Order: sequence, then C-alpha cells, then structure tokens
Amino acid sequence: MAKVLPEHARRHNRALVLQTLLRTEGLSRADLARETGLTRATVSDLVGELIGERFVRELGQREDSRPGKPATLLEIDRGGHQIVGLDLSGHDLLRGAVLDLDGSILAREQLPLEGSTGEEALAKVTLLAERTLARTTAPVLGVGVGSPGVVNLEGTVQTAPNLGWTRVPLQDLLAQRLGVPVIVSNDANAAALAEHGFGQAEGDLMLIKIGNGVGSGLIVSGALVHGRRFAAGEIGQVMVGTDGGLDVEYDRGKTVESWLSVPSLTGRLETAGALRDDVLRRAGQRLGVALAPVVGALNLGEVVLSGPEELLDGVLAEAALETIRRRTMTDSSGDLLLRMTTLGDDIVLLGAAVLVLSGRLGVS
Amino acid sequence: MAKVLPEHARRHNRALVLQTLLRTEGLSRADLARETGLTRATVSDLVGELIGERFVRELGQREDSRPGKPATLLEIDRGGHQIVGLDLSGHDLLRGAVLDLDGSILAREQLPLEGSTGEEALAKVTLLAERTLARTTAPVLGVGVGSPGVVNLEGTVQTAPNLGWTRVPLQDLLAQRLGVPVIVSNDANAAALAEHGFGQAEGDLMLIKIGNGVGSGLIVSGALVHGRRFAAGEIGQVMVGTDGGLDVEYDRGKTVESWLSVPSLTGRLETAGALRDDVLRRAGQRLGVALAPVVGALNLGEVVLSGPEELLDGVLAEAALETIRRRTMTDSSGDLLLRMTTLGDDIVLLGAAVLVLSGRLGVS
DNA sequence: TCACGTTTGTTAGTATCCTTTACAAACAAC
DNA sequence: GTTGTTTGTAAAGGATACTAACAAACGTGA
Repeated sequence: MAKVLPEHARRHNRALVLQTLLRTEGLSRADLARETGLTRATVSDLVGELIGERFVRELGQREDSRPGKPATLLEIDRGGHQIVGLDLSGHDLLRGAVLDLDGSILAREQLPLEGSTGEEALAKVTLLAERTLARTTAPVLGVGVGSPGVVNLEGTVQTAPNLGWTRVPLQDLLAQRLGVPVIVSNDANAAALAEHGFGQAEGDLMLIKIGNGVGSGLIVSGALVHGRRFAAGEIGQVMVGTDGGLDVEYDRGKTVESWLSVPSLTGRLETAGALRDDVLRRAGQRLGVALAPVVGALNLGEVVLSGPEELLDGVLAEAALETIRRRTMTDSSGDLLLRMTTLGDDIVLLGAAVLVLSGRLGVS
Repeated sequence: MAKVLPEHARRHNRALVLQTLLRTEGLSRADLARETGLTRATVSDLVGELIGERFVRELGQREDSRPGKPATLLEIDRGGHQIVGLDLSGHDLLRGAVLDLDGSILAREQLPLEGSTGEEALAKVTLLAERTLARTTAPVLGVGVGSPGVVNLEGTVQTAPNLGWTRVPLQDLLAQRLGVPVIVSNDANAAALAEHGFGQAEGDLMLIKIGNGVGSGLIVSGALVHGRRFAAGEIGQVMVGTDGGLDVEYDRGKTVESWLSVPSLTGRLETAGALRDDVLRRAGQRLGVALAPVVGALNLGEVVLSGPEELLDGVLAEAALETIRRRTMTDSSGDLLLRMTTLGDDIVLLGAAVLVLSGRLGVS
C-alpha cells in the first residue's frame, strides 16, 4: 500500500484508455468515453497526449451512416514504438525478436548457446540483445526478457542452473549496456502473461510450460503470483503420487518434472512402441494429480499447456483434465478449461513484450 | 480495471493513514507523514477528517523530551465505532459478537441452530444479528458475516449444505432488515482475513479451517483469492494420494475432508487406543500431500491451521509440515511456516470484523 | 538568561486532474 | 431547409495534494 497522487490517477486512466484500445479496434473518443466511464473531455485530453507520444493514431472517419458528426476512429499506433523480446529458455538456443505494440513479430534473431554458462552465457545474451535492438526501426519502448530460473522483482536471476547463473543482476546489466528500459522475469511467468495479454484467457490462469524442465506461471486477479522467494510456479520439483507410501523421502524420480519434462517423455516414448498412448496418458494423469489440489484451492478456471504439441496435445492433455475433474469436487472443476496455448513457440517472446507493455504503459 | 478519480485517491490515502495508525500506536501527524510519504499538510487534513468522523482521536502530547514543538499523539478511536461479527460455521451454534475497531470483543451472543435449515435457519441468523446489534453501544460500522458454503462477491450464499441454503442473498436480506451495511463472506475466507489483519502473518498465506468439514482461505498479494465460481478454498473435496492407482474414480473416502474433518478424526481416534499418534501423523501426512503442490505452485510462505488444538497442534501439524517439505523442492519450502492460528475459536468473528473494516474503510 | 536551532502543525497559494457545461461542426431524417 | 443527434473541443469549477512559509513550543548552549 502506497500513497496515490493525482499523477498516478492520470497514469492509470491513460493505461485504461490504451488497454481499451488494445482490446477493441475502431473506437472513437466518444466510444472510449462510454467504455471507460471517463468523460469525453478527459478522454480527448488523454488521447491527445497518447497521439503526441505516438502510442495512438487517428485512423480516419467512421464509414457507417449515422446521424451526427462522424466519429474519428482511433487505433494503436503499431509503427510508433517497438519492443524487443528475448527468450532464454531454449535448450541450446537464445531467441530474440522485434515486436510491435500488438505483439506482431517483425524480425527475429537467434544465437546458439553451445553449452556456454556463467559470464560466457551472459555475454551471448548481451550480444543477442544488441543484435535484436539493431533490427528495430522505431523508438524502442523497452527490452523484455524471459529467463529460466528464479528471478526476483528487480530482475536479478537468483539461480538458473542451466545457464550457470547465481545472483546475476541481468536487468541492471542489460539496462546499463543497452541504454533502454529492461524488464527481466521468469520464462514461465512471461508465458503466463502472454496468455493473459494476447491469448484468449479470461480471469485467473495457470500456465504449465513443459520443456527441458517443467515450470508454471500463475495469474490471479490479473497479476502474476510471485511467492515469498519469487519461486512461485516451481511445480516441477514437487513430488506427485503416494505410490511409495506416505513416509518416503524426497525422490527426484517421482517429481512432476521426471514425469513430464520433454527429455523424460521422449526417452520413455522411444522404448514404448505401441504403448505410446499409455505413456502419454500416465504422464497426463500425473500432471492431473499434481494440479488437482491447486485447481481446487484456487478454484482455477483455466489451465494452459505450453510445449511440444505432438507430445502434449491430445491424450496427455485429455488425461490431465479428466484426472483433475475426477479428483476435485465436480462443482468447482466442472467448467475447468485445460488446453494448449494458441501462441505456439513464441509464447515467451510475446510474454517478454507484455512485460514491457505492462511495466512501461501499465497495460496488460 | 476501472477509472480513478481524485476522490478515489483521497479514499486510498485516508485508508493508508488509518492502516498505518492501526499497525503502530502512538504516532503524531508528522510521524504519519514520514511513514506514508504524504506531506504533513495532507496528513493533517486527512486526520482532521478522520477525527471528525470519530475514527481517530488525539491522545495528548508525547512525553519524551526532544527539541521542537511537542508532538500530538494519535490513536484509533476504539470507542468511536463498533462492528458486529457473525460466525455461522459452528456445528450447531450460531455465534455473534460486538467488536471494536481493534478487534477486541466487547460482547457476545449465541443461538443454537437445533437442526434448523432453510428459512428457519435464516430467521435464526437474522434474530442473532438483531440481538447482537442491540448490544452495541456506539455507531455501528457494519455487520460482517462468515458463512459456510460458497459465497459470491455480492454476499449471496450460493450453496451451504449444512444450512440447507441455495442462492440465499444473505447480504441484501440482512442489510435490508438491519439498516446497516452488511458484508457476507465464506467462513474460511473470513478466517484467512483475520489471520492477515489481526494475526502475525506476513505476505501470502493459506489458512486451513478444520471443523465439520475442511475449508481454506488464500491470501495472495494482500487480497483474498475468490476463484472463477467463488469456490476458492474448497480443498476439502479434493482427493489425496494415489493409493488406488491413477485410474480411480472420485471417491469421497479419499478426500482431504475424509482424512481431516473433526468427526472423521475423532471417530478414528476413538478406536485407535495407543495408536493415537499414528492416526494423527497419517492425517497430517495426507494434508501435507494435498498442500505440497499448492505450496510449490504459489511458493507459499505460511500455512496456518485453525480448529481443535488438541487434534491439530503437535503431531498432526508437524507431520504435515514435514511432508510438505519432503515433497517440495527444499529451496522453496525451506522457510515455510506451518503453525496453529493464535486467534483461537474467535477467528471467524475477527475475520467478519476485518470484512467490515476492509469494505468500509479500505483497511485490512 | 536569552538567542538559536529544531520539530510540529497549520495556512495560503499553486499545479494537476477530472468534471460539468456550453458550443461549433457535421451529418441524417423529414 | 429545418430539426435533432453525435462528436470533439473549450472554458470554468471543484477536488486533491504539493510547496512554501509561519507561529508555537521546546532544547541547547553561550
């Protein structure tokens, strides 16, 4: 809880106008006023400011024939600003992209990690950021980064085993180096933001990102859940099932990750032969067992999967959904939605863009 | 997301001042200014308003000897307003209380339910509310109600099996009948708010309320999680463990509630004899198995138990904590706190008061 | 003892923000 | 053409918090 000044209210209302315009195209100032509850005068003022800063532009007059003065339609000025997104979660490939304010990808860059860790990996990330930044053709709103590992609110990567990072203040380092605002967050959290901002998700949402490991991002009341140590979403390390009884010690072989990570899944599928569907169903069931208490406790409406479609979409997802339904009260999970993301492999890049949109414009 | 007007900012800052004063006693206007970041002038204005409304009062001058004009100390005006809290979650006893703004209980009322349901139960709740309201000796800020079952944001009890209620607009009915503001919420949610507002909890928190059933309330980022159908916290109906394999259908005998509800626990303890601790340990372990994914996904810092101390405190709680730790990555649960509430049996009454404080003053 | 610095709380003036009210422009319908 | 409607802007007003300045009240130290 912090004090609120007039300028904060202004920023909030500005974001409200922008967000409304992001969701619905082809609105006039008067439409925006009706939609937001602000008066036409205020909207006019805010829109004027936004046009001046090249976040909004006039599109011309409305075509349809109605009485009264014709409305001047507005739209997000896609060309006015660009965003750089980085996805550091690939197994061996660092990915970068230039995006516009709508989340359209305008250019791509990539850099193989080739096993680099520590300072070396950091240098490659910086290089990729610089190369991607060089491809921008409009003022850059900011650089968003989705990194594996635990990332705190200041954008310091506290631990990222794959990259060999411990307490790396990536956000500060990049900001200093690049001279533009930088926002760093966890990759699965970024993905969840992408699904919230650019996907069809409505309301609370959990995104499960299945790759080398298994991570997740949770959105509650429109905002990311960070957790006490910024480690929210680290569901991969949780043991699932009580096959060995209740007294067993922690066993890395019985965690969500050991059942569902891509290396583990593909490994078991290679030797499965005709039992392929069995392997996938069992994996989906394990995921369902792990998620059921979360779905129940949060009364989650939507769980979204991100990862290789050929593995997740179909038997696995169906088994997970059915298991969750079977293990929770029907009333609370009857209308639960569990589906693949519609954002594909670019979900973290899009999430990185949402990080910037959210951080710089208050829009999500 | 809604528009923000100057008056909203005002209300927010007013709540900020009040909350600061609730947490720390013996502050002057200048202290409040330093604490909140507002200027002395603004704080003076807000405090003047709050004194006028009898939410704050001047306590006299600060005693200690310092240079400068002596400070006028302020405190919450406990006697200025009172709150009525109702707890409908008892097995057969409806409980009411008059509380002051600090959460001190000034008077109690109660009414046996005697198996009433439906309209009859509703009449008894109304009667209890009227009787408790009659015991107040200062202006009433509002009536808070913690009800079992699923309660939506409008205070309509959508389903409450024990009371035989379906879609009962309790909040509206009581408000109309009593002529004061009424806020109705789920009992476990109210308890979680109490722990957040009056307990020692810091940050995110899950409260497990064990009674006839097992419910829970979740506080994330300082606010209650409601869930898609306002059924968040209904963890009692979730199945726990995979003893029967992954393909089993929903089985009421394997839910959290069947392991941990008071009737179930006492029943098994009666026949346990010397194996009493085994029963409690097993129950705690089951709770731990159910909570581990939630703790992992949210990186929860604190889990609080509410219910009969003689059952929960000790073996059961310890087993639950150890099981959660064993089943989640150590990093994320290493500093997890699992403890009994310090608020005792009045936790729902206190939570009802927090509902009112929060709803009417923006304070929590 | 008395000037000086410090702290508190208030007052006056200013800037910001949104609203209300009024109005011109532009169009459809009759 | 007249009327009514809708849009967008402009001017005035009210609310809010800030800055600057000040009086009151107290310690400190010469």
